[in-house]
Amino acid sequence: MTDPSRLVTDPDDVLDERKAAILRAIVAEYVTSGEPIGSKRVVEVAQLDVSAATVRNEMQALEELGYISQPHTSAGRVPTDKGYRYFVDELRNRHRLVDDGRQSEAVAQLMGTATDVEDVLRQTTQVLSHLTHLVSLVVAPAVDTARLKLIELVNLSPQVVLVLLVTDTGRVRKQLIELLTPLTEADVDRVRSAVADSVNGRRVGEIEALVDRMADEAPPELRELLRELALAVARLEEAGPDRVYVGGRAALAGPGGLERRDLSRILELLEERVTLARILAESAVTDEPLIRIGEEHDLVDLQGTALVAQRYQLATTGSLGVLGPTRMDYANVLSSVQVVAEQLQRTLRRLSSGD
Amino acid sequence: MTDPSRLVTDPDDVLDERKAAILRAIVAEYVTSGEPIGSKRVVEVAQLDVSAATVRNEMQALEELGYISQPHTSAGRVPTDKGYRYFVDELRNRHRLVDDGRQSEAVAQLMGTATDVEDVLRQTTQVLSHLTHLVSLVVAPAVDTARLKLIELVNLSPQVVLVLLVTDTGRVRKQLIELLTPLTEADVDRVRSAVADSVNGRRVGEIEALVDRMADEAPPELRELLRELALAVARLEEAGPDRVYVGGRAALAGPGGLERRDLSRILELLEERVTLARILAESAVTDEPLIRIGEEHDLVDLQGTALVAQRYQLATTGSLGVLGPTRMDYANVLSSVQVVAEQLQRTLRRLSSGD
DNA sequence: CTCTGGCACTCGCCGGGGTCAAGTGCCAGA
DNA sequence: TCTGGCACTTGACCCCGGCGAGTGCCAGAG
Repeated sequence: MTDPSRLVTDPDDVLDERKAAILRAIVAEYVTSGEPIGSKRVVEVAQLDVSAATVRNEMQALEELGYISQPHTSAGRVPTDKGYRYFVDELRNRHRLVDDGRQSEAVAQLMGTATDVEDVLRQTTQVLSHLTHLVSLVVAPAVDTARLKLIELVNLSPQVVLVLLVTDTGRVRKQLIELLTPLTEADVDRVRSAVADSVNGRRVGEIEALVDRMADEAPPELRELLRELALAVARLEEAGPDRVYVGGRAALAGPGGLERRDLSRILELLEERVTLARILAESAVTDEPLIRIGEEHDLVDLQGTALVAQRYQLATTGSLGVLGPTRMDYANVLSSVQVVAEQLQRTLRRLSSGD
Repeated sequence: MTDPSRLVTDPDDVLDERKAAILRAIVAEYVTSGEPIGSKRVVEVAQLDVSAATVRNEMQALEELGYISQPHTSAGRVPTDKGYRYFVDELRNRHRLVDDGRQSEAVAQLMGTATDVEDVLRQTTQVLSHLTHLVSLVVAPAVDTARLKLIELVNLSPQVVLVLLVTDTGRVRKQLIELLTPLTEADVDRVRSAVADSVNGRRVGEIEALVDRMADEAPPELRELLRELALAVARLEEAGPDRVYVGGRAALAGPGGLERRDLSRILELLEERVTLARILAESAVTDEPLIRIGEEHDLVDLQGTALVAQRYQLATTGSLGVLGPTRMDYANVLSSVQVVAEQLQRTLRRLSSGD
């Protein structure tokens, strides 16, 4: 198993079954209780037919291997990031995700009332936060391979034109263009009709160049608008901050949430959004969930947090996920994220390509 | 002075000058230091030519009048909500807002790069949070008196139509309509052209009824779309959650921010947004800033916080403000809010009605 | 009548010490 | 290899006393 997301590739990281059982018990118990777990407690929950002393020896070994650690000498053990990592890897190998149906049902119901794509994405954050009690992140589908359905120009004033771009996935982008030289309504109309015909149904990726070429050949007074139009299309492709939807921030501050001093930094990160967009995008290359735990993050600000993300696919690809303290219920989170991703996929497909 | 926002209308609430000076000193000192203020400290900062003992007597009186209180017996005094209220009322009577120019300049610069109205509003939250180190709120202008500039229909699939509504203030609303019975492109075209002519330039408020009437007279297969269209317009008017922009949440968790247990509830409130929209809307009726301090809020969740809001006016009205702990620098916040409101007004005017 | 210095009082904070319980590491023996 | 036993460590809790900040009040001065 060569998982690139594994930072430490230790030859000893194949644990014998008893150690694994003990680690499992520690992670599971710690996640629910939040308190360090002692050997006695492990014996109780792990159903091992050995004494606490034996477990202690094993725990010592697990600590040396880096899977668990003690907050202080006379305390129980707490999973390290590596411990969590082992736990989730094993989790995914053992019982690959049981969707018990209740989840999908609840999700489908909660996502029923949306009135446009943005609404769907926003509601998705709600659902996801509700299921996991964590901060949820949803990245809107990429548009570069989507087809342009409509370009509309509205001249709000002689020097200000509003551009509307609509893709066949129902995504809308609007942008104001401020012109140096005023244009008449007629001018704008000419540009509109010229562009509308040659653009309809093309891939977003092709259009910038196309419009730019039109600008070269157009009468001088129209060139500025066409150039700006090309730029606006280019910007449509960017994974801008407005492509990320965030929900459930309250969970961060609630019980079991983050340390106060981390909170502020994380909230900033959530507001800035472009960094998160980039990280989430990494999950879009494969259908496997992306899981980053504590030290596995590139950003120091994300130490102490774990991210579970999963892509969803239409004609194009987007992704969603949750962010929370490393001490989270990975089993539940993993299945929630996957169920919601599926459901979102289905919903968007229904809305855009009309099933 | 009969201010309706004053909860307690106490006959004694006209303080003699010395008491007022002491209260001022306590508020000012407490706001910067965060620690309860003792009589000695008051004498130092308030430049009074009396002894600490005299100040103590006055402080006792102030406490009985409800302007200050002690966290515990042997601690200094802390302003109560009523104390803050007196402070800001006096503040506004004395030196009515000096804009030193530096502020406006910084603001204008920071708001320069926006590409559409939403962008401007989002950037405004950034600027406001940056100036005040508090959570900032911006409510987009109301649209009921705005004029419709464009209705566009895009049929994404036979049963899904995307409606785009654009007002002359540059505001865009998009909504998906799912039809029970499929329509051809030609059908949608017919509706589009029928609606486009009769709607252009009308006030948003009039249009719902107009489109509904068109539905009555239209051929049966087009009725469903027209009815839905009328509903979509109606929804445009609503002060929905998407009209509120929130920024600077990180300030809540930073030093000098809120208590941890309040944090979660406030974050929830910020995410839900519709409640805030309603509160902010109250500031839109007058040009005076709206100030709510602690117990003056209707919502229990907002105890411990203060809100300072101010409307801005285009053809229509919107509002913006900040939310933070009652212990905030009211003088600075008041002027920041007002400067930013003015600047936003100017920016939006430039973008929409083309100066 | 007002202001002032003085003084006793209250209370939170801090550090020390003692107890408690949890949990550990290790060892000798089965 | 496992187990019971045991000494050890350490944080949590509580009580205590001293310290300092700040107060309320009072008697006396202006």
